Amino acid sequence: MSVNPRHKKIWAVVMSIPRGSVSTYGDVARFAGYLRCARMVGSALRTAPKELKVPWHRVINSQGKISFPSAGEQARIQKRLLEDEGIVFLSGTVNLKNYAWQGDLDSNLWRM
DNA sequence: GCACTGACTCCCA
DNA sequence: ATGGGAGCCAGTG
Repeated sequence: MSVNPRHKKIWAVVMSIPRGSVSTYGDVARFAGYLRCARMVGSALRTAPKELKVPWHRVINSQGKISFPSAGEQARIQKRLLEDEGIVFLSGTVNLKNYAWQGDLDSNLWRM
């Protein structure tokens, strides 16, 4: 059974998101080299094998919110996991200004 | 193999 | 601020 190389790439990008940071579907797609393929990221995460331990919870939508029905269990779990990493939710929203992952470029610089 | 859906996003009225 | 439509492509029936 062959796994789409695109999905592999996406998993790799997501796995490189450091603990305590988050990224958006659109950004992950862009970092992976698939501009405008946000939906593919969701698809890739959905089919990601657990063995890889992909930190899917660090991926949220461009509005800084969780892309699951707020009443759902998934949303609750994701929020919990993020808060465990020190991410703060303000009225159900994450401040991307503070937590958005900046990509490969030296995160130590801007983090000063 | 076609048609529809979806863990999305951008753009414009 | 808000809603509709297009773009992307993999999974599912």
